[in-house]
Amino acid sequence: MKVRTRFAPSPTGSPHIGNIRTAVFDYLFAMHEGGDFILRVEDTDRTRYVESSLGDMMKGLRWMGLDWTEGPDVGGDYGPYFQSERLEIYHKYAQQLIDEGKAYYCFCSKERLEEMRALQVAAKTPPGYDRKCRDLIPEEVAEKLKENPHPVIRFKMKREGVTEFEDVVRGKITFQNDIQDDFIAIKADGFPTYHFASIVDDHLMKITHVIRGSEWIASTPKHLQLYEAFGWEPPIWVHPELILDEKGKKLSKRSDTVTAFMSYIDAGYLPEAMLNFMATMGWSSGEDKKLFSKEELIEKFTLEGIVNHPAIFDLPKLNDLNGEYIRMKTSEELMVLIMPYMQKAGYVSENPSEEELKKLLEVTKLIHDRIVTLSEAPMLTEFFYKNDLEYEEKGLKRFKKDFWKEMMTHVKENLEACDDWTYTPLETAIKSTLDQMDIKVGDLMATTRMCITGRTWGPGLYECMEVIGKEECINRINRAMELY
RNA sequence: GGUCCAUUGGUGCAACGGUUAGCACGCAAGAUUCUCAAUCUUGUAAUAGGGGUUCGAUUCCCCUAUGGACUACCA
Repeated sequence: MKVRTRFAPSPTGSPHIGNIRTAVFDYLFAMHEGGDFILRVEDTDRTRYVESSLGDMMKGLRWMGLDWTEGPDVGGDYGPYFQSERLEIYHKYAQQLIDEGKAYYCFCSKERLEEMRALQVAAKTPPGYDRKCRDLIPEEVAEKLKENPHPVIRFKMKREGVTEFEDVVRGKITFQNDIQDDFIAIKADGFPTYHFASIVDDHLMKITHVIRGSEWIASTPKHLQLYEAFGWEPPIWVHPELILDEKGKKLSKRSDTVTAFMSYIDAGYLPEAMLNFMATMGWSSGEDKKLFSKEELIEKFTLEGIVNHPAIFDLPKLNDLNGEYIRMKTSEELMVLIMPYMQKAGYVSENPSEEELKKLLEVTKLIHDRIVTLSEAPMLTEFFYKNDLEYEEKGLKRFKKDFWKEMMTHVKENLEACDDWTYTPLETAIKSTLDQMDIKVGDLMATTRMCITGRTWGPGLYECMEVIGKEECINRINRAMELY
């Protein structure tokens, strides 16, 4: 049987890391098995619907290379792939359950349910529906239907015994049936709940492996009993643990920057780094290996490698990986990647000239092995583009030494005499100051660096000067001497 | 409160009854350099606690502790 996995987000907010990690597993497993990866939109909660959600989700998945083989905007044989367009299907199956006595109409008001729950919580008994409507006789149902033509439909869960299943990640899991709730399958607004819709769809879409977050473990008995009621073969269950924030809490859609997937795209993380990072959180190939390409992940991914405990999101590690992947690029490639950020900062025009591109490439080479995220590019290269430098506070002490102006006067003269503005002549010119004055190399270089870049750190000074050019370098020395 | 699950350095993973408990990130030091990075070298630090089972437990079982998820007409 062909393996088919699905990723089924609900468009209720911007995608977060935990969501996407599940999608990574779904995707890698399906591809490893030569199967299908389906994207299905679980838009059954109209009150929480967020417009931008789905677009972001699809953009994020594609950005990372998780292309679905079936789903919105690619189609497939098992559509529609929006649950909101499958209402008739759910109603048909719900009716079947009603007819067979496996589900029932529930006319209880929300007020009554809330009151009941409050009482249960106060009494410290397990909260749950009291099954008031479970055994209404047909006449009563008909009567109530007149008053309330749109009752919810509840599924009759078993009252005795246990429901158990084999989870690939953690083995056999057993639940007592007597504490299971008669959950709602169809809501008053006619939309199905997750429990109902996902089971109907997973069956109809021939999903073989359900890979979803561990928060679903507790409701798996509901799903299993639904399969049984329909006489369908349940899928293989795979519940990877959640990804937690630095404090060890579940990543939620509303919490801060750590969780928002789109922010990593904006910040300039590379998709290959992100994929590598996400795949190796909660999964291991068993090797002591750090870098995995998408192809390698597909080749090596197995369900058995999924770990059974939660992982804490570790940003320094992502940063390290991103740096690694950036260093694996050629400078030409990196230049293209940082271009949008440089354009946004106003350092490069929208349609860059030959000249601009040439300079950008040189600049890119100089920052190549120190840039961590693409969005850092403008900050790292600012002094190549802005002539009116802001001097770094920490380096101002260089302008306080009594000999610094004398020293820089020599440097300036030496540079003015330098005709060949390239590395070695520049080095010779600057260092010849050491013969003219009794000073330390450190002072010489650091002060010159401050004059020319405004900073105490950065790429090699001579390389920087080559890019900045003779005239501007000398201007900058003059400016510093006027200001301080 | 109840149910289910988990627990190897600060973090992510290895070791699936027998290793001096390994790798990576981080951190620290050194080398290198004009500085910061990058790179190379070295170092740092863990089997939550207590009972069993066993010739032998990180690994199997039980208890405790801690952590997490779920407990909606949300997914």
